[in-house]
Amino acid sequence: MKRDAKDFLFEQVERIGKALASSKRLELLDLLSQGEMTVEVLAGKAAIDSKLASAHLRALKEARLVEGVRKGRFIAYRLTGSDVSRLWVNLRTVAEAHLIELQQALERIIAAPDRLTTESRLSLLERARRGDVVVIDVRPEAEYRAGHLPFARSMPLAEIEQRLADLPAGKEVVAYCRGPFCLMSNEAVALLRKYGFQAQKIADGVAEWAADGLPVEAAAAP
Amino acid sequence: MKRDAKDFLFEQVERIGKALASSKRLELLDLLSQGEMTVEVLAGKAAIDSKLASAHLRALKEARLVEGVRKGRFIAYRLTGSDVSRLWVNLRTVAEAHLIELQQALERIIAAPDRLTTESRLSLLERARRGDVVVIDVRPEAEYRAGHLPFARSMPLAEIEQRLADLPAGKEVVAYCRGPFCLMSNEAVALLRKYGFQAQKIADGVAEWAADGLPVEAAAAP
DNA sequence: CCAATACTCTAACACCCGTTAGAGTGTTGG
DNA sequence: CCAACACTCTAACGGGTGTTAGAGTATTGG
Repeated sequence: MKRDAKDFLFEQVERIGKALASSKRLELLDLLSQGEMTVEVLAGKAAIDSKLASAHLRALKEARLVEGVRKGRFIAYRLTGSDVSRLWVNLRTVAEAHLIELQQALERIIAAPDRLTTESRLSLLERARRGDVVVIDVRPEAEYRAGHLPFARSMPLAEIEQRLADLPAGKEVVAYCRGPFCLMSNEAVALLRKYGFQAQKIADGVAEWAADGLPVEAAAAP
Repeated sequence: MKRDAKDFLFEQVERIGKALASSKRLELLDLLSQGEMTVEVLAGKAAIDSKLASAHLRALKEARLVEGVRKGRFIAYRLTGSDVSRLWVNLRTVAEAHLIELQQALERIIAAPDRLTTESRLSLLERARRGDVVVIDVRPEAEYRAGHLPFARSMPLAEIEQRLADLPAGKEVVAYCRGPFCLMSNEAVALLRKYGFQAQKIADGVAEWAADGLPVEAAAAP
């Protein structure tokens, strides 16, 4: 019997599985789905020590899910391909579908139903194209530049209050951020409503959008 | 900051990731993609102790990837949804794409190039529909009954030599089994060639076929 | 060339996981 | 009701993993 060969094959896939078996590494993958980042930035956004981030990134690197390139004094990490981002979305989707605890938490924390549009992606895209709705990307601007939804304009959460005048009054606003686990679009919607805008969010981020085969735009490299 | 909430979400997905972090559990998922099976059968096919299989199945059950139903003295396990099978295919595909060791092993062990058809799935489907090619499913018959490719006939590896007469002489034969990590179709092709047939294999199994959105047929329940 | 910066590497600890043995539970056939 | 069977549960051991601290390495600005 060819047991050894078979075992070897499954052990190789296990390497990828092991890389996905830590919540911190999953968060790093989620962040890296937004574009490449340095260790320091990743550690800051994931609220962990940069030493720990480094260790986890090494694990991801050994599983060939990420790669690092030196940029001066910094090392910028990025996913080794869009299939990695798709795998993360796939994994998260299965978790959402099967784990009741996760469904409940998502409903409670993230997707207060009156804030989440029920509109299909395609119809939103069409309305955005016609200008019937303003789609804003509330992530930090660097992530917007690395890739964003079509017809979306960048309006980082931290700057919204200073830039309210940029938004056409009376027009519907739809906010998005990093994806279903990101809370920035929630805060953005709350802020905009406080100032009288008709605001909603979509749960999708760029990774979910792209995993569905929909177009994503990127600004030229800096 | 809502760190706690965010951590909770990623920790939930981590449960699924952890379930995928063991080669034995991955093999069980691969087997269960072929249809439901009892602990004993799974243990036999994965070449492990049934106690160990039971323990791993419990881990998969806690991650909601499988569920067990008692059938008399036996307990039959099955995947909790077709999305689980798709996740396994997705994970394996990413591993194949990024791990050179795996690519090399696959080329060496499994897909001796002269045996693997390079034909597209759709054109094979069309030729099978017209009867230009005979597609045989060389897995155990129970797995064929649980789901098989359209126009395929069941011809378990163990019975091929007794049933050679069933195959129309001179017609091209294409064999498939459980998927890229399964060796049965290789043996089938070797056997058929020994008896003078023009035989090839496809690497896909039912799970890969279905993950691509192609149709799968199932026999009625026994 | 030196100091500062950004990150990695090594070592060490506690904790978790895979595996196995042995006892326990639910089901069936006689 | 009992014996046989299929499987699960519990306990225990060794090895692996997450985390942190401290030393080491590459790069840059002065």
